[in-house]
Amino acid sequence: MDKLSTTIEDYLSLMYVLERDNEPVVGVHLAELLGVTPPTVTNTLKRMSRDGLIVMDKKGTRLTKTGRESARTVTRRHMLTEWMMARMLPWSKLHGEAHNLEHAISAEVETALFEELGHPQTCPHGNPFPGCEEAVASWIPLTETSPNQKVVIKRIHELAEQNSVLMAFLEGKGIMLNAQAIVLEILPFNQTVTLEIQGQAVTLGFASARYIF
Amino acid sequence: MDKLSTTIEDYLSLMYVLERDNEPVVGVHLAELLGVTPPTVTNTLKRMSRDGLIVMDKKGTRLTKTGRESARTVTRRHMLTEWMMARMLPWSKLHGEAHNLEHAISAEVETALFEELGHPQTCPHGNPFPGCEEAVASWIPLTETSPNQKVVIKRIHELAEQNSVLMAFLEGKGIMLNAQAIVLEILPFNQTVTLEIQGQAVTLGFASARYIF
DNA sequence: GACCGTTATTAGTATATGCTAATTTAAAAA
DNA sequence: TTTTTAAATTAGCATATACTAATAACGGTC
Repeated sequence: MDKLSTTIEDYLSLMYVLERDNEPVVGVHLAELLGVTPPTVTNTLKRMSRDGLIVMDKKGTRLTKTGRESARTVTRRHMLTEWMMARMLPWSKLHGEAHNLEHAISAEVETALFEELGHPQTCPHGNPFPGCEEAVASWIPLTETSPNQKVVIKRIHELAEQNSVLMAFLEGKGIMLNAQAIVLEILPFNQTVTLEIQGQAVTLGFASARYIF
Repeated sequence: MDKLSTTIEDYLSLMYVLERDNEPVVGVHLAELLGVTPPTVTNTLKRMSRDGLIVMDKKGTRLTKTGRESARTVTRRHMLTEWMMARMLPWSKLHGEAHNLEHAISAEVETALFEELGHPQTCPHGNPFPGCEEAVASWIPLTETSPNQKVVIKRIHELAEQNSVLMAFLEGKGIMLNAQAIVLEILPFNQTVTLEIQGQAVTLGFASARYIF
């Protein structure tokens, strides 16, 4: 089991999140999220398949046992890195920085960090460590709340974390972990949710709101 | 100025150390230290030359202004990463871990770390941050000390840091920063230096001793 | 000046990663 | 069923990084 490249680790951790959420693994989708072209994805998936990290058949593309194991490791390291930098950097930048560092974390540093940080169950954005999914299972997305409901922000989903512009926007508006808010209105026809947070009204599109729990 | 690859950053930081110590940049030497073959070095140096990071002429191979600037940055980040992990890992493993992480540190994290750590002048092994060379100028290598001299270990040179077996040996013997020792004997014909440290005699070959200040 | 040993370079090859352009396959709609 | 759209793949190409084997250059010595 050679060391995996950053490229492969990126594919793995993305596929891990998709599978965790029961989202199908669609090539074009991966291409968008990874910022490469579809042929590149085909190519890379072929190599991953050859290397026993994934299986591709009529039922779709899935991680193998080995692949999932590696993916969990990468995800764990990503989250630990985020925590490691949480004291130093603004919240909205953690993900991006951790994304670079995660690939360079050894098993030893991983263990040491996990201890040092007191065995966290989620990342600084509230996403669950692999194996801790139950800890977040009861949190519902903003799109499924009701008007006038008092809510506490508990989690910003990984797929939203990747969007640094959105994250900076959320941070600017005070939409951060454990912030309290009131749902003012939900307009399905308009695909928006409006919150009152820190005395201010903030309107979010469904595309963002569904990633905020 | 595209982001440099880890490979290039490795070449740069190694060449930076060599130049700082007025050592000539010799291809085979680089090859050994980087763990690649000489043709690979030739190849990579050509690319670096093409990209304006180094100049290669009859006078030898040197960093350009741009190259040196990048090299200093990598070196700084390496040292900061070592400090960042100094609380978590044994001293002898810092260099190796930092070597992976240094390439993934952004300017922002670099600045934050530097603040957080209180503007250190040396790395945890006593090597100077770029620009702080004077701070260590008065420390002399063990090979230049005299018998019966009382010494304090102040620095393990970068080229020794890379040797993880040696580092673990030194750590095991208590040869670490600020440790006190007495030089028992220096045998030039035998190329050894013997120290008394923590009540124990330890004999070091010149090859190692010249990297301990 | 010829020879030796070290160092550097060519030549040829391989792999991972990425691209564009073109094509195929599959799914959905008409 | 035919058409249209979306997704996946093939083909062809480029670059960085590495290797081995073979050759060239250089620096001293005899």
